Amino acid sequence: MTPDQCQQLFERLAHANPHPATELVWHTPFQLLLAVLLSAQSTDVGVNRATAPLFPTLQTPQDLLALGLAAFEQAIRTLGLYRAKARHALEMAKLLVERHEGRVPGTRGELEALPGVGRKTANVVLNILYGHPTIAVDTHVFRVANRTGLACGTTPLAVEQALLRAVPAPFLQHAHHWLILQGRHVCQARAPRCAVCLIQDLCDTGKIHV
DNA sequence: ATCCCGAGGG
DNA sequence: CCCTCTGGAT
Repeated sequence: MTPDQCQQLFERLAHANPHPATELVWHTPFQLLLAVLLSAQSTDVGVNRATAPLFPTLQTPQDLLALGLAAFEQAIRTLGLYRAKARHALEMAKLLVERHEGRVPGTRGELEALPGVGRKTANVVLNILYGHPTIAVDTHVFRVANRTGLACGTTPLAVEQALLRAVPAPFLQHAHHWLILQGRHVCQARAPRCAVCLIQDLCDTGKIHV
């Protein structure tokens, strides 16, 4: 995809949705971090359903430690990978209290040192809580970038680096959310809705297929 | 049978 | 590089 096509792609997505935001429901920084940790191999709808009854009384890592591992594991058991997530979440909360005064740190190194937090989760937190121009590459962003030809790569890190080079600076801050929403609602994995896609004429796959 | 806002360990 | 963890939706 040419730089001009890339520019057009984001102009259209930005025009259609000027203020894209996560569809995860959260109120405190810790809740965002926790919700992103829970989102692995799960839909955000499922995460919101699991966290809704919990979050009114679960606003800080101290609250999670007070709730305890067994109760938290039961509360999130409808999510994929729930046992590993519950264990990571409690270890993460403990570490936040011990090393970060119960607050969510704002550097990649500190975030990725937390149990259950890898590059993708750190990128989301840095973007949403701290306004960094990071692009978290999840399954949706990976698929949309490769399908359209916007940024191709065989690993999430390769796609992330290609995106950081391809996306024009004015769009970097929100590129992650525009691409993820496009992937979730239009450029779906099984049956992409090319007929209603705003960027089909710019897309390598859309030009050929359907 | 495949996919969902992945991470840790071997 | 690979494997495992995991249930719900489609």
